Amino acid sequence: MTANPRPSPAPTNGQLAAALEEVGDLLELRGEVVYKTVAYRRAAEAVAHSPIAIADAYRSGDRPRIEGVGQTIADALAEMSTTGRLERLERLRDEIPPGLRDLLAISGIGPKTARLVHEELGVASIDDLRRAAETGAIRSVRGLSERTERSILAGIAALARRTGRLKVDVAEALVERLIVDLGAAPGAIRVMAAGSFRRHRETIGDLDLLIETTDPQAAVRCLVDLPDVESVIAAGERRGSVRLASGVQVDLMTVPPGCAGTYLIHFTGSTEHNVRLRGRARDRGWSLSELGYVPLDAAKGSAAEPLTFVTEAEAFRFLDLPSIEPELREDRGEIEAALEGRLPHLVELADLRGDLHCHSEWTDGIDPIEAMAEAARRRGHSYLVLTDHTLSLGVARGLDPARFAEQRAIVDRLNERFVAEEAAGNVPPGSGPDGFRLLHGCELEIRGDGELDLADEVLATFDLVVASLHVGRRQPRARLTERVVTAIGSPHVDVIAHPAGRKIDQRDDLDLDWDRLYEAAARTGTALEVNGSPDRLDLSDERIRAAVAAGCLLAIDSDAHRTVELDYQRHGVWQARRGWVERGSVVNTLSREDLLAWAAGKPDRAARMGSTREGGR
DNA sequence: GCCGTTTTCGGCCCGACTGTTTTCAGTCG
Repeated sequence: MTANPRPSPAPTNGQLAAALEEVGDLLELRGEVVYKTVAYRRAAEAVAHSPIAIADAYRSGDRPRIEGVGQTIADALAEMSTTGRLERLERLRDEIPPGLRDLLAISGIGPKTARLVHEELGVASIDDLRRAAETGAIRSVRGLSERTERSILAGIAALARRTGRLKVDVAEALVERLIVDLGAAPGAIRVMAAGSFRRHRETIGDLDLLIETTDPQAAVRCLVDLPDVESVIAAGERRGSVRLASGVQVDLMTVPPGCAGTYLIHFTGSTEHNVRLRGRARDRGWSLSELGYVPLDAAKGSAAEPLTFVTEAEAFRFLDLPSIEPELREDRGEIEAALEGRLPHLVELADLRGDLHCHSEWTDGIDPIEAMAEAARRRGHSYLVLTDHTLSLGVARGLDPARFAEQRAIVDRLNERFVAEEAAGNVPPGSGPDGFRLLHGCELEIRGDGELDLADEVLATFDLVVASLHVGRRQPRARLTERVVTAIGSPHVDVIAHPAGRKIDQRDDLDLDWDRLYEAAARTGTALEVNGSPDRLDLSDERIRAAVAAGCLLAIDSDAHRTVELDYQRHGVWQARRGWVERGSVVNTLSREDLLAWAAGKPDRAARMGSTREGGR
């Protein structure tokens, strides 16, 4: 296109992390000491979740300090950032067939087995492995048998059926059902969710459940006998693992009565978080496992009774740590924060007083305006802002100013009714103490040409405006950023909805200059949205954390397109908690009166905030 | 490969389950 040679685009954090991940895998396949592969994977995790654009930092010559990245991996990051390549990775690829790496995804196949079949049978891909299993070649390898062949074929079949990770709402529904089903096992006291679901990650791989029970074997039997179990991966005395027909793997751990504390810690924290906790236990002379704490000096083999705890809080206290919320247990600074007494007091669903973003049948929603309002009222909200799309978003049948005026009349009539009913004490069950009002807003399109889709005098008629960008997503970074910053600068725009424009597992974040966006949002007091739709969860947890650190306000919204989706706010709260958010950063924790005053006062807001608001943490 | 006011070298988290070479290595979470 252009005549001038341009530097290659800087690799994203995701691309850098993928390369480190691949180096880790290939080193493992080569049989390197396990700590090297661990180091590369740990670095990959840190890079993937870093809030700064790492390649940009390296290109500009300053090497950011990243936890778990030492001299060797820092050099690798520098090389990739400037050249877009990594010589070490290319050498490894020459040495180890890339297809061999795919084998690691098969359940039951690890690096040793992959290398073994490669060396003995020349297997270099999943297809090769399938053929070797089908023709009975596997059993000719010392250490492998006909049974191994069957398990390999089952593993490959399961891999093909597997449809990626679960969205949070799907995982939640499944977990709720499993808790009921497994709770019916003889001896069951209670069933608890653990793992990445309990940490409320954006997507969920396997489901981990704990069952406190007097009869562990009955619990495992109950799991194996569930109606939609397709295959049993493991079924022991204390643990079971199955794959459901949907392809989802469910792991069940049994817990002796009264010992849940260390079990919950063990099966909730990320691997890295757990390693850190065990390191701390070790420093203090104890070995920590799910079973409890055992003194390090207890002779190996001697059956030292582990020290157990009923609750997680007690088990944390044994290490002189306060309770760390599940969403924080990722080894992203939470242990240091706990030690220094600066863990955040995370926002909760009950802190939210209303919802700033929803749609009706007037644009791309399903339900009538009144139904949306009534549903929010019954959820105890003090307010709901109706934010249908503006004209230029044709696919959503966006509204023109005349139609918005018609909506306003409907909103006003509904509110008159709410006022009258509240005065008469005639309110539906679930209503909140402050009554309910439907507020009128819009989801203002930030057009491809950079203009806002409604004139200032129309925007001034709304109670609150959320702005977002749906078209022209592929424009260059400078242009995209300019469009969003322009919207942020409008005296009428209160919230930027789904700022990254991503869709989970479908579409990456917009290529924005995030530091510039945070700065503009913080300076003008424009809130950034945490969109709770399970398809979006936008912003991501790491961007949320960076935004709050930069002094930004947030809005946690459902973006509901039908009444039941008002509950998506819950997922937004989970996401915000993963971003270390406290209630003081969230505008829809404000009362209705304060929210309206906040929205009306945008032009003065920056000045006010500068003088009264406390620092980002 | 990373890391350290107890270490610049020598550590690095821990247990269950499976299959097989039957005493333990490999895999997994």
